[in-house]
Amino acid sequence: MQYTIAEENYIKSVYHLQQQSALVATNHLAEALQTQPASVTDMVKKLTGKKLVHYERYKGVRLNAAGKRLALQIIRKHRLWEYFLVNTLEFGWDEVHEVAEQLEHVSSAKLIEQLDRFLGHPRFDPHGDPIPDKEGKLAFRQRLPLLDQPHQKWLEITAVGDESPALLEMLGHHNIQLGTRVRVLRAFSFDGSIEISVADQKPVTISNQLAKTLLVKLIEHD
Amino acid sequence: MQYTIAEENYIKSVYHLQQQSALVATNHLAEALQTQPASVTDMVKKLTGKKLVHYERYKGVRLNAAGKRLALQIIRKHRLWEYFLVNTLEFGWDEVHEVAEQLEHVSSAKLIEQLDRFLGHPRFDPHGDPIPDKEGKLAFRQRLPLLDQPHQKWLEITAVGDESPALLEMLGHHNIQLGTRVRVLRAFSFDGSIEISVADQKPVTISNQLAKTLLVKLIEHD
DNA sequence: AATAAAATTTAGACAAATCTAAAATTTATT
DNA sequence: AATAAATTTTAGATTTGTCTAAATTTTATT
Ligand SMILES: [Mn+2]
Ligand SMILES: [Mn+2]
Ligand SMILES: [Mn+2]
Ligand SMILES: [Mn+2]
Repeated sequence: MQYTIAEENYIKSVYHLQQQSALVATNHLAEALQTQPASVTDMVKKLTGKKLVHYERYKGVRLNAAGKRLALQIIRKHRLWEYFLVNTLEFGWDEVHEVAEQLEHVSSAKLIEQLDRFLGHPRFDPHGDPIPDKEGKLAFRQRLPLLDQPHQKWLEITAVGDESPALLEMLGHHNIQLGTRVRVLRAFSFDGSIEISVADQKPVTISNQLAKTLLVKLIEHD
Repeated sequence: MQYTIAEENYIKSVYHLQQQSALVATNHLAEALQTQPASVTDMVKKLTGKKLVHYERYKGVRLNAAGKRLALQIIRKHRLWEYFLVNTLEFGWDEVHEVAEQLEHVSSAKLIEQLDRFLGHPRFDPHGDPIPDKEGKLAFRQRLPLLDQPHQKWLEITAVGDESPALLEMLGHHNIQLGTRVRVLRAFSFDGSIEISVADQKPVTISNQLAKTLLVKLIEHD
């Protein structure tokens, strides 16, 4: 079967909201999809009819196995396209989401398999989010807030918590990218800012807000 | 303004049908778009309201300047994507049209400019059709039916008249591609077939039907 | 020129996806 | 437990793009 763009967007939203709470509320979906709760109720009924979600009136909705499979397929397309836009077409990672929102609905199995091959089977998108493989499997990587990491240990930036041009500008200023290695040197109680060293450059102080937005993994040793 | 997929498809169809006859008939549009004449009338009225076409009841429709500009933008996207699919993602040219029909509706000026740059500003798509440039300009190249070309002169295959897997198979068999050089040696009145030499290989006989489908240009001299 | 055939338009309906306003149900508060 | 507040659903309407059937107009044929 083929699904409409609206249906695909609903399924994707349910998937993302499910990460927070197992049952997704009508109002949360409406908020995420920028639509009215009444519209959500209608569509959720349709998706129930199409056997993609489990739904109980007044309680909430969640994906069933088929829905989850579909969601991961769409997310796979979205993130592969984002990777393509950044790595092949030289977009900034603050510019790709909107375009990927359109490209993710293009339907061609061969297209996505050949794109994946051309890109070299990337496992993470430009924001550090995992790209589901053909079977829907997600690679795991730590994504811990830089803010509350132990001092002196080497860390690697694995993901960013938002995708704004403002954050990209900030990271450019500090010479930080995904994959960059940093160490927390100390924390300031006054404003919650922290001092870090980026790669081998001289230490810089970053705001609490920035430190919360950057996600890292602990590096084995070094 | 932004146009719907349906609107874009109508505009593109009017453009293509206009190449045959300046005024496009409702039934021709319906046939091309695989829809009913009544639906065409409705949409044509809408496009008139949006100032993309000129329309007179019972007479026919034609693009105005804005409509022509839009049509060429969509065709540019379609053909650039076809080029990408064949040259970057290793599709066969018999597999790309359907996917390009979807991709042509993705709306992002930066996407198409960066794609064009990545591909090296190609001027012809995998079927030999010209790719409009950013301003809508089409490169010219002769596309004469191989069938009625003078004998002994060197010719280059510039385009194919259809996009079927069957034709692609046939061309593979004869080792012919776009850009291949051929010479007509003689014609057979019995079935209208012709004998040609392909590049420097030994002569082969091709059917009248195939000779009509291959389009060529005369090569300056050699 | 009258009539028949073909092409086109109009009228009225329908499915998809959305909306607003009102009703129903659940959850929180007194 | 009763009442108020919040959430969710239902009812009815709207827009887009489509359809069928009937009416209109144009074109072709006698
Ligand atoms: Mn995204
Ligand atoms: Mn992403
Ligand atoms: Mn095509
Ligand atoms: Mn083409």
